[in-house]
Amino acid sequence: MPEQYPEEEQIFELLQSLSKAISPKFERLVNISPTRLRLLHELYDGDEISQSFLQKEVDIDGAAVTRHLKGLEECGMITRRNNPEDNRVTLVSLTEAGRGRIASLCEEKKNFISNLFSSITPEERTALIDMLTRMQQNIKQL
Amino acid sequence: MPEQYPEEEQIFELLQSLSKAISPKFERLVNISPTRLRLLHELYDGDEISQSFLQKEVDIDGAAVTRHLKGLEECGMITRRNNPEDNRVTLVSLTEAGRGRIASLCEEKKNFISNLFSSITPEERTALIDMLTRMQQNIKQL
DNA sequence: CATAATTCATTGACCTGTCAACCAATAAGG
DNA sequence: CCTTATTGGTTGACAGGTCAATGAATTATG
Repeated sequence: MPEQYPEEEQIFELLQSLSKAISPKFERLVNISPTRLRLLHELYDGDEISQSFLQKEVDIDGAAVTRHLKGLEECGMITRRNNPEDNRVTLVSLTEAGRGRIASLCEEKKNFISNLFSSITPEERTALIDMLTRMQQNIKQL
Repeated sequence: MPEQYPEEEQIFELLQSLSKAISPKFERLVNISPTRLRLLHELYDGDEISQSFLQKEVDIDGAAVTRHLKGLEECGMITRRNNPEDNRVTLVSLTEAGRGRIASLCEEKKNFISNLFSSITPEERTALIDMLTRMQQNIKQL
């Protein structure tokens, strides 16, 4: 049985180093952190959204959401107000300025991702989605 | 032209959420953080190693290395001493206790990784390495 | 209806990474 | 030599995530 693990470990390392490399590049080229853009993107389609909904969508801790939104509010990208029908929830929405900026940010993101996958063929992409999904399930079961 | 980006974006999201999911599971099951185990693993084969070498191998910031090693020292896993031939460098090595614990940690890691890739066939693994490597190159060129 | 349980958001403490500034020690060059 | 890089390590400040505790508002229940 010729060396079974090294290949696995190699993928493991690759995965880690790849995703470590992605964030800073993304932030430098798109001019916003991936997480913040995801938050904004959620706001883009819909109208007002509650923080708890945002949190579920973006899947980070509520504390992080609170802080990001505070920052985005200070930047004038979003506004927040209490839901009059339920004073626990705060509703978040894009400002006009925010809405204006998002289109170009998303464009940059598309370019970024295009470049990232530029050398991956369509068949490979399908296979990749498949594998990553299976790995995600494997992880979940641990 | 039917929707070119969604698939790319899906992979992008998958990658992020997968690697986000991996670390905490790893830490819970292997009982040490991936980074720390990588540091210890470097120490395992060789004898004494300088921090700067460790840093290059593990590829994280020197400040993080300093703090991890401080922690590992307090745990009694490693010792550090100045290199008498060059007083700038500090040489790191495993303690006996540390060396004793590593074998089982590495075993846990192997198990963890095995499970992670359990549903990925050998051919797929090869293809995956290939794709991830290309993506890494793409990133580098941005 | 009054009390108990749940939900939402916030805060504080911690972890692990980044970068920038710094000090000490060594190496290189005039 | 003496001065000027350069290198190795530490520290402080920041970013962005975690968890745990808290307070306020709402919902469920005896």
